[in-house]
Amino acid sequence: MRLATWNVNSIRQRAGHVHRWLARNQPDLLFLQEIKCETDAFPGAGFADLGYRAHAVGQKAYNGVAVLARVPFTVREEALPGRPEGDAQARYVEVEAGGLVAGGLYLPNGNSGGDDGYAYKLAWMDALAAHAGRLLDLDTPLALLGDYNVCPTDADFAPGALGPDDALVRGPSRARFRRLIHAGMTDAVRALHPDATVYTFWDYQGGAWQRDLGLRIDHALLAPDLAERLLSAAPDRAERAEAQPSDHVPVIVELR
DNA sequence: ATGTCCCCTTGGAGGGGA
Repeated sequence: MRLATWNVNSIRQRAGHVHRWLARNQPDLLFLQEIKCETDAFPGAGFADLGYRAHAVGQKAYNGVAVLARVPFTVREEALPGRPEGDAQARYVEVEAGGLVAGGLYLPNGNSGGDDGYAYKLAWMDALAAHAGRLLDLDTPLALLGDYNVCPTDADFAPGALGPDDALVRGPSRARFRRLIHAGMTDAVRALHPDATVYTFWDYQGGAWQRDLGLRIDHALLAPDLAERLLSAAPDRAERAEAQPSDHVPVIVELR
């Protein structure tokens, strides 16, 4: 079983990249973030020739998530359970496929909107931890993949790439990420590469890619029974060197 | 280096988000 996540920074700009990447890597499930289009505008039919079926949860202009699958799946959630009715931001999709429950998430960045913007991020993380906790209590074979917008430790960003007050590294953000780990989820990439320098994002600005000023903010978290099946987990760093790339690269996880 | 890319509104540049 091969799972992947990729913040594509607009699917309409990156559909060709995704198609080529799917053909080459053939994950069973690929979660996408920041599709930046409404649900009906997602070009899902464009991946059918490779055997992939799509399900998108979009909104106008911002955010938006989707899943592409070459295995049969059913949609469990189109929003993160526990969020208020009025929250229209498209940030979560959850499916059942291949004997596991897999959620694709686009966690709020938290650097815009002042105190309210950061509070929104923390509230969203609280809801995520609660949801994961409920599923783990049921021994659900759960995988949560996506753009977490959190560097879990100081080893997860290049020195100088972020300020100490950035919402991606602030204490409360990290505490909530750790809550997922303490609940029993395994950070797949870090579990297999405990000492490596691993990044999944390089800003478009300031020559961040050329200077390797990256961040590790795209993660795959696995429930215990899935963690025991872990074979490999790593970002596809080469994708950042392609023409007109996303600022994020895909992260791939392979399970026995 | 206020450095880039993508979205929107809108009929030409500017604002917001990342």
